[in-house]
Amino acid sequence: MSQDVREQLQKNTRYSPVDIESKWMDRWLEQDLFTPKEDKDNQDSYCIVLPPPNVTGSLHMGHALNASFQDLLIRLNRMRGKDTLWVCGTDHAGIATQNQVEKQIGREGTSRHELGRDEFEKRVWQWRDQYGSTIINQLKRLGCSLDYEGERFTLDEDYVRAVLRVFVNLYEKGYIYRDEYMVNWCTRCHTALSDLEVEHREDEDKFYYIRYPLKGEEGHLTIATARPETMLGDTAVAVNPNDGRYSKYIGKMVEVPLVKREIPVIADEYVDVEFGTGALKITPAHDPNDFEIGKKHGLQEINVFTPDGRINQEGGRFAGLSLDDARKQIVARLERDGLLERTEPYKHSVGTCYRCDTTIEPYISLQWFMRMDELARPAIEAVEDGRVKFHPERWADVYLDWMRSIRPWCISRQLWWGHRLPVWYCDECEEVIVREEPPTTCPRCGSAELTQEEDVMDTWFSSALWPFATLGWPGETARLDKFYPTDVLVTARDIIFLWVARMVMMGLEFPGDIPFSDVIINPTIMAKDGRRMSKSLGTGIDPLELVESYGADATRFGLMNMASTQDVRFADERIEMSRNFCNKIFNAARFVLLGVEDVEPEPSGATLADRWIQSRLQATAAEVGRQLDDYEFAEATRVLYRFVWNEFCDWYVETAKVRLYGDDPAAKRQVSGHLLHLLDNILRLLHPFVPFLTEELASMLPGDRGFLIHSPYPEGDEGARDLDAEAEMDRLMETVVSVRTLRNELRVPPRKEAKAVLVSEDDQAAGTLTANAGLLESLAATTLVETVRRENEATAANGQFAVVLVPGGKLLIPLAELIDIEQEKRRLQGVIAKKKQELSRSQEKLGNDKFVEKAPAALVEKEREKLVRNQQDLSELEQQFQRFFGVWKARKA
RNA sequence: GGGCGAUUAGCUCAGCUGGUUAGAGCGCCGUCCUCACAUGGCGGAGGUCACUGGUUCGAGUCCAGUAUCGCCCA
Repeated sequence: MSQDVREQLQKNTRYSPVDIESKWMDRWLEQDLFTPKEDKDNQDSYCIVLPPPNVTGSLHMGHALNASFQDLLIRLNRMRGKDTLWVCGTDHAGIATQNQVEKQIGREGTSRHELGRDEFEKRVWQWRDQYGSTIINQLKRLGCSLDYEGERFTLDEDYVRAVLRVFVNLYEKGYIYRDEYMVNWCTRCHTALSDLEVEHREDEDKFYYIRYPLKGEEGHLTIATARPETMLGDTAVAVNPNDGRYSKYIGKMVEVPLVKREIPVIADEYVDVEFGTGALKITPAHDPNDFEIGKKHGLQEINVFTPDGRINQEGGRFAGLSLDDARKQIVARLERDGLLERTEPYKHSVGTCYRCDTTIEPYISLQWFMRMDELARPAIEAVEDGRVKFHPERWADVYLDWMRSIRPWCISRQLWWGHRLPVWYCDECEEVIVREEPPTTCPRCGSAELTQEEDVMDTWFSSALWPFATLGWPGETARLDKFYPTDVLVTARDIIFLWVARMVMMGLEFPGDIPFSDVIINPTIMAKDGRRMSKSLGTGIDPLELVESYGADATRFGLMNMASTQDVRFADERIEMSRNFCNKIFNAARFVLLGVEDVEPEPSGATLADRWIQSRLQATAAEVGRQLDDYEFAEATRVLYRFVWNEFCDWYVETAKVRLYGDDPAAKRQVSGHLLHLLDNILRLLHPFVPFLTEELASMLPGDRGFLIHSPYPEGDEGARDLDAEAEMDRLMETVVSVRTLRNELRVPPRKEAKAVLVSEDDQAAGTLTANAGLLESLAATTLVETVRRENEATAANGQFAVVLVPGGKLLIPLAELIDIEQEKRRLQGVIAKKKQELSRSQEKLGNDKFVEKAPAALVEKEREKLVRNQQDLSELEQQFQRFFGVWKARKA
């Protein structure tokens, strides 16, 4: 460590992340440490593809947690010696990006239609060059060790080639086809959407009861509808054939009010007798169920809407009105004509566009679809037979349920931003040509008059190829060879269908293997109110603000620490706790780095405390390894927190001070070796969680050991544990705590030295204490002046003293001049009451014959030992009480 | 309508295959500016484990039902 660094370290008592974080990210990038070496010697590879964030996006809490998990796994595996690749990149996000740029040019007073398709596309590319790396740069601030050099984009030239290859191939196999069908239509984005891109929202609405007059006779049928404006396109009224109320009307005609169209009354089992009036208006062009019924009965499909959500010419006098206005006017007119029987409140779910929240209309149009069931079959098997595993497991059911009832996927979008369909139509003979390379002439008629399809593909179509297209597929690249299949995918639950399922299908269909073996579904971070964070409610929290005020390390550690279940309520106390933890680590490192002798970081010649902490280090490393292998990240943070704070800092460092500040040079060198060895291991264990802080501190360790990033991860060895040392140290710590408690309760000033006499019953335990009397002295300010055997107790116990039971005996602490007698009385009474409770619990258990008979023998034996011990303790305490206060009267309990 | 999850200290949450006195962080009380750290040390108080039944020698943990909240699908 240079003199400067030493001075800095001496001066700063608090860890300040700001400069350190950017410094290290710069160095890591300069040294190109995140790019895999791709050497042939290391066949052990590890790969994660970042689920490509939306290029318009910025980092939110979900990303931050998701990225923290991935970086943890990546850094862990890199330290475990694997050649590691974390693929970086963004998704072109058709609708979102187009909307963004449309807004921008709107502010300039123009529109995409004015600019034209080519010009508009140019503008989008400009936009993406300017803003497209926002989220990637934000990931840098979090400390993510992505392969930034190899950043990919779903519209990269190579990527486009992969998308076209897949499209053409699936078309040739007959999976992709064109059809006129009912789709979800966004009237604002002017495009079709897949079922998954429609969100549902509960809406308070009205149910309208409307009279449809019978044709050629008196009377009417009353139908109920939530959408009166669609009546303009009604082509039938349906009733259930088993519904006696309506059987006489089947086959007759009724008149649609306002448009005066005559339509038949038909019978169909689909109609629910209980619902509404039992008579259902059928609008095949504007309702998916009606569409099916219409097909079945050969009904006409009358489209009455325009693509932008207005009434078209079919709507007669209502033409040109927005759907909302049309509804108002239609209802008003029905009311005027006496055809509106009544209305009632009605709650139903309304589909909305996931990108712009506009109400989705079911709309018939000519679109490209993809048949999914055959592709789904092997993808279902891959999960069923465990080649692809979900964590937590239950998400596999969600995946399987959806896959088993999968429906054709509408993959065409009426957008200008995206992968344009590689489809050409011959203007002469109407031949459909699907090719990777643009054709020049029609293969059927030879005409050169070809028109390319206007539509682009659903963005999710291209992102389904992400795990292999980013590695170079369809080329046969070294990366693909080495890193495919990838290892894990870490993603959010709402992306299981959109991504995970489709990636598995495409992976199996194209490179011919699963895209990843493990899918980790990361928790959803909820707002403090327990609901999803929402921009509109203002309950969202910006992770970068957390990074600013607490540091990236604390943010990561805190998020992972709270992420123990699948729904996590955000708690900033956790981030604060993590910041404090980082500060603790920093200060523990200061203590070591500034205090030790310059020695090799090796454990040698061990005292009890040394043996204990080395054993705990092994146990901790083993436990952390196990938890990480199980993807139990939150638990791993807890294990490390406890070890570093509650074992290393609270105990080991305190015991080390005696030797470090003492005047035995050999002891000082020895403890220095231990401290350096421990610090080194602690930093390596923590590095995947808190990369910046640990890299900074590791750089100050003596010797040149290179970047922590490539240091080996400590693998604990349970077999190397020293259980005797652990047991012995436990007893010692228990003794220290007991003495501290006593001193505290008797209000002995912290630094007031006390003396103690040990009355021993158990030679081993007593030996531990006498051998480590120095620790009792430094940790509890209490000097052990004498040790006597129990039978000689009387000689030692003259005068007034407090007694505290410790493992292996009791300590007599003559504190007469300091003791508040009443205080001691209350204290003893408390201790006695507690002991009695414990005793009766044991008695009760052992008094139960069935317990003794059926419980495991070891457990019963343990309970017996406890009983005996508690009996002894109690009599000890009662004697003490008697001696001190004369008569023991508290027998009423 | 179907499914999933949650309910443990004042708050936010741990508690794996049922078995010591149910834990942590924050907050609270007391105390200490002891030469790594007051973003700290030491000690302490605080819980009918949502409710009702059941299985078991033994249930926070397993089963059934109820309630409340949240999420997903239709």
